[in-house]
Amino acid sequence: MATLREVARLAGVSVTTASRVLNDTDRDHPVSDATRAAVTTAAETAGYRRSAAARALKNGRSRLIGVIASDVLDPYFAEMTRGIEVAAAAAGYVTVLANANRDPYQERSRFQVLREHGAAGIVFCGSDIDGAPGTAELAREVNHAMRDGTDVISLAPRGFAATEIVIDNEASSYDLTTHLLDLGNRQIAFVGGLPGLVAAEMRISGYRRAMYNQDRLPRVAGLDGMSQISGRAATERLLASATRPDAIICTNDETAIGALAAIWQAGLRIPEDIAIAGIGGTDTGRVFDLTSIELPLAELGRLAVECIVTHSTPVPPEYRLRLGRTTAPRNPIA
Amino acid sequence: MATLREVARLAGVSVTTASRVLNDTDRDHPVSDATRAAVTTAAETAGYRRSAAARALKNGRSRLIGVIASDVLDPYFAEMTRGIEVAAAAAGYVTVLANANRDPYQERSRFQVLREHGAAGIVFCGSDIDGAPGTAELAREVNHAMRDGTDVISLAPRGFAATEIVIDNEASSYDLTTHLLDLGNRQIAFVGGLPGLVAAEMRISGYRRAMYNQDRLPRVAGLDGMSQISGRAATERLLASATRPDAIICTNDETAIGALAAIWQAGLRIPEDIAIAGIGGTDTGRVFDLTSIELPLAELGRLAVECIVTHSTPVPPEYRLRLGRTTAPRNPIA
DNA sequence: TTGTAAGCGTTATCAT
DNA sequence: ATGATAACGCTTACAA
Repeated sequence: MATLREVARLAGVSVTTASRVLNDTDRDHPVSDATRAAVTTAAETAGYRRSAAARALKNGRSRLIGVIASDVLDPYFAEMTRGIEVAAAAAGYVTVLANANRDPYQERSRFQVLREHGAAGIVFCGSDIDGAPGTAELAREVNHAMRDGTDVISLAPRGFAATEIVIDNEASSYDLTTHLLDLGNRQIAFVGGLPGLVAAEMRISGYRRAMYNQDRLPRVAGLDGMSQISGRAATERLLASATRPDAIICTNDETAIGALAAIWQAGLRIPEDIAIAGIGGTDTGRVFDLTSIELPLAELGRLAVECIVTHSTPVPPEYRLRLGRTTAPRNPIA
Repeated sequence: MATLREVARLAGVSVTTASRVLNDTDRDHPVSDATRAAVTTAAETAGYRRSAAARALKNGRSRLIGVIASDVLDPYFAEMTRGIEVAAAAAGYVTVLANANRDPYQERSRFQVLREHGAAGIVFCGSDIDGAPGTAELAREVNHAMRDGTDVISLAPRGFAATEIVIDNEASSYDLTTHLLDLGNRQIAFVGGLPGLVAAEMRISGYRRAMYNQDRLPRVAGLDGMSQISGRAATERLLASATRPDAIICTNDETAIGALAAIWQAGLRIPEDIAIAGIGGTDTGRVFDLTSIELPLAELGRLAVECIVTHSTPVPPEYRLRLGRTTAPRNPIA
């Protein structure tokens, strides 16, 4: 791989001049057109590619943006990741992906590696589990990194002191529940979550508040996952229970898709027999015309990158309610 | 951030010794226990993190593995990516994600950046579109990289000379079609694809071969995408047509999910009125009990990493037919 | 068993 | 407008 020195020799100039022509930052340094052309040509014919390693070493920082996601397979995080990747690429950065399974120890080890690579910023996608072992160590590591000038962003509520760009989970769930109540649903169950998972618990809180508000009894089921399969299992259990709910609010679109699968296989009609709503607003939800709280996932990713690149403090965007065909006004049977 | 020199000073040894203790490669160099302990402690207290940039510069290679995916949001590629990420992390590598939208120019620019970072290997997830502009330039870039010792792996059929770890698309589709015919389906349509997309066209070929084999007329529809939404749209059109097929084979699980959505919303029964099958074997398909060709996606990712790390030439794993509840034996109406 | 020193490719400082 | 040179933090022959 051709180096700057080789290009310089080929163009008959010093490495300094070659660097000035080929560099992003020093582009405006006065260089004669002839020299500039010579260097450009030389770089072209030599097949020159600058060394990111050398630049990173020299600058003390790389143009890497780390993403630590709870689950890369979950479209919720995948859409965030994609938003980050696209924005990062546009800004000349590169996205490093790390999967952490909501385990603070894994998060920390991935975080450390990202730090070793001199990442310009590190973005957490996914909230933490209250009291999970390793949380304190992770927090310390994050603090060190931030002292070193690494931007740490979180796109979900976290216990450590990162810059948070977070949607109001409680309020969004409250709004969604209230909407379903206003449609005439009486027995609304909430499905999905993970014990201690902060974002999920905030959604449950919002649901509870809305239910109590209209004197209805909350019913939470299936606190055993955020995936399609756990949503399906929980819904199957609900359908088999003595009193079937007339609506289910799911902790995210994934569990909602699982709920749809369960209901269809049980031969029930949606929304006549049972209404379904999710939280997330992912593409898959859209295909099934799922009523959902639409969160600007890709936009959150874009904002995180903006925050890292320009050191700004962005305002989190709003969510909105998307009305699909999995809910409809219900005539209360007197 | 503490450097090796600082650690060495703190431990009262030379940088060489410090390096030897903290290094992966030179771990077995003879160092006295006392010295070793001193260095370890010093590194600990100084909060030492080695610089990946310096190592990469010195070694001429980084421990980065690049992934160029057609669409990170498609679970098909997301599962591959996750397989790569997990295997890479286990081997002490880090995964760089790049989204390329099946555009050779984007693929090339991402590839170049990956090369600038001295990636140990670059993995392509997704096949190419026959004759797409930019293909030749990409191929040249790939050749350069391979000459430089960068491992280039492709997990889908591609026009350039990378190491391919690819499932037999034609055969898998042939097998699936034959299975549906054997179940008694007569009018089997094929849905999904993109004009020129090699992997998709191979699947269509397999379908055609199986159909002709049993004297049935092939019917291909919806060559306008590989996504859920395009699968839904194509299926809606099929349902509205004069002769409704009794089974649909989809180019991938995503379009199959879209087909399910369309059929459910049309109020038809699956598999009684119409049977559905996909190709891919992703998690979402599993939730819907979709009959599908199960491809070892994560395993392909793992193999790619193995190939890069150990320079082996792995054997591509086999696919298998997964029987779900979206197909069933059909009693031919005489 | 430990240390010295060169050099990886780039950029920044300071001349010219 | 251009160039010489010294770092950046690490690895590794080569010495001791």
